[in-house]
Amino acid sequence: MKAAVPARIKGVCCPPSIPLSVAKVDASVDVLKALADPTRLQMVGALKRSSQPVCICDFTAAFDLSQPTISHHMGKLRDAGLVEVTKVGIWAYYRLSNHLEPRTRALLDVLV
Amino acid sequence: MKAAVPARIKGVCCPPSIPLSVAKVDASVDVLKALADPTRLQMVGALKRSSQPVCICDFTAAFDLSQPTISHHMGKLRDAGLVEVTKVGIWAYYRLSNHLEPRTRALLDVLV
DNA sequence: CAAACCCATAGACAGTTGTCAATGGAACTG
DNA sequence: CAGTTCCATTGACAACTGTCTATGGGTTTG
Repeated sequence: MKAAVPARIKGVCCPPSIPLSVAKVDASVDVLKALADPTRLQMVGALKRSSQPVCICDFTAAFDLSQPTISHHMGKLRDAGLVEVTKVGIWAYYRLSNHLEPRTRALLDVLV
Repeated sequence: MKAAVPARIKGVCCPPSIPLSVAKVDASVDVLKALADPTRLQMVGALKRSSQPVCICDFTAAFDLSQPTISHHMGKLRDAGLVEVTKVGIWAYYRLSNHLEPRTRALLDVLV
């Protein structure tokens, strides 16, 4: 049994009746944009599964992309607040942010 | 207490050690791309909260966008398999797909 | 200090995306 | 049948995105 479609009157289409919550949506969209790329989603998945911070050189080796492209993607994840970096000598170690909002963490639990 | 960064040997950076699961990631990315837009995320949220299918004319009225743009966004949600349409006379009623994968449904539960 | 190594930034460029105006098509109405 | 209404498609265009090469900066090593 399916919900019936509402009745409509022609020419009275339509009073604005859909509630919009712009701020919350915009925040979610920023995270979604950061994750909506195969490389970046793989990166986040690897970081989530890893018990230790991961050297970015491991990503450079794992993906068939140039080093600047890898750096670019990681920068997007940084800008979105999803990952944090620790520099040790010449190396840069990335991890999932320790300050993820619960909703974001729940999102990652579903995705990766 | 934080996990220490792994030891590194210079010049041995780095053997490919990150497991990649391309197919699953690509499927997720398609859904994420569809949701990573404020208008479309609002649309999905409205459909999820509505007990009845929603006439697309309601979206045209709710957003400050042209009718073709609204139709374009809804088309993207259709292509991603997130929504389904029922035509009644001159009207088009949209609803969340009845065939969402559990992961996708969980995603929407977190997001909207 | 000079060279080697890792990473980030800048610049360029093709491909994609969001938007609109214009058009077309299907269904209803007088 | 002719006009109206709603929706989808098309074409155009600016803005954004993913990728690369080239470069620069910081750290370690010889």
